[in-house]
Amino acid sequence: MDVKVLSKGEATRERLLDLAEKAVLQKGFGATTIEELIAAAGLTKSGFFYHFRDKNDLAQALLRRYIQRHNDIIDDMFVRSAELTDDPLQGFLIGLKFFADMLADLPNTHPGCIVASFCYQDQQFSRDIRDLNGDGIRAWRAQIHVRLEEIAKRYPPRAGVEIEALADMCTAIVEGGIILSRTLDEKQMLARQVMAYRNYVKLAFEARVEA
Amino acid sequence: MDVKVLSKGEATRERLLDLAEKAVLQKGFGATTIEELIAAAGLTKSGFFYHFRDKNDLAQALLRRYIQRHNDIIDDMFVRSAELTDDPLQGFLIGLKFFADMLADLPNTHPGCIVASFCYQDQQFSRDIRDLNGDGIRAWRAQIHVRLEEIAKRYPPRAGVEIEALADMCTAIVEGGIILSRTLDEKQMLARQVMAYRNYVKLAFEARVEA
DNA sequence: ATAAGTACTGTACCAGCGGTGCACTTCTCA
DNA sequence: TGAGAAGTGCACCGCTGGTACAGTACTTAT
Repeated sequence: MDVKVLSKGEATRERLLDLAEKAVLQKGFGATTIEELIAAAGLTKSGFFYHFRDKNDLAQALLRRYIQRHNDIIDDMFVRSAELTDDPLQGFLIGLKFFADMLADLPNTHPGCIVASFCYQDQQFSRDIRDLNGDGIRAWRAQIHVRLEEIAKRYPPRAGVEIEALADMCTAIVEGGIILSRTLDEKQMLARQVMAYRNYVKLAFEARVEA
Repeated sequence: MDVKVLSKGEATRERLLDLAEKAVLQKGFGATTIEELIAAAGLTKSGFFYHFRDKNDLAQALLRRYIQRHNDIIDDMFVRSAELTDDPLQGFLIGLKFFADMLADLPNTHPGCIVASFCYQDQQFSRDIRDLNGDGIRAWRAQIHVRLEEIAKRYPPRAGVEIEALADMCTAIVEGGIILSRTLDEKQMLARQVMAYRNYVKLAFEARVEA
């Protein structure tokens, strides 16, 4: 883990983003006030506008940071699993298990996904933020799609299985799982859904190897 | 179809709810202003507060109506499919196909789910609205779970398949599929995800019947 | 025809919010 | 020690949600 040394300004900016992320995931962007953020961060309104041009600028920074972090997490997961096996199917299944374990180890229910949150509030954002949101999902989807293609080269998928849809399903399961886990307040829901998806991948590619 | 005759007041109320639903799904509840609703509905602020005690009351009405409507849609889907076959597995698969077809026939991308939208903004609502949201998801999940149990009685599920998780997966796929379809602006995404889920159900219960 | 609701309108008002502008100060680090 | 980074303080604007309440037009049962 590289612990970046932050300048004072960067630290304040990060603190504001942390507070904003938490608030946005709980109340939505529109209901999150600059007033409450600066009160919690302990600075003045002028201080806030020193760091962000306006609220839209905050949204953009929030989204960029979130997407970047998550790409890194997924990368890391698959890099680690690739170190354990050369088989693309096994590697993918191990990566999903790592992912599920990580989700299961969270102290509380998953805090939520900024991309999903913004998706349901996109008309209050500028065009570039909506594009950024799409790019985030597309990057995620591409990481999975490329791996499923590798798997499909070696193991012919069973009838009815479409690789593209299977790749998108992973993202859908995570986003949907977060919503279920939050709405029902069931902490283990998300990890279980990821494991259910993992089982589908197994069934989709393993010819008839029954344990 | 029972076309209810609405009194003038009820009609206005419905008009406000229609406008609010559309706006909330696009901008979020917090960013939806009463001002814009009354402007579009062609009445005054006093008129709005005649129908709804406050904004929270509007949220509650919105949610109740949405959940009610969707329960009816799912019911209808499975009732129609049950008329075509006695086999619970075939019935469920036909129901899912109906559902996917219905989604594919929508003129635009799916407008979004109020429950999911509220889930990402729940801290601005009162306790009872959050509970209502959970009840909505639970009702949906229960409708599917009971059917999967029926299926599992007749067809033993394959190794690794958990009935509860499979039931929740249906909801997760739909909620996640809506997010993908909106974020990527891909109209056919949601229906494809439902069909992918349907395929998983097939694989999960059909022993080794390969077409 | 009339009376009792129902479904509003009009007006006045308040606090909180996002946002702007600008002069000023303090802190940090090379 | 000096320059730029990281703020503070204050004054101000328009919009929004929300409250309060008096008045009015439309509808419908008797």
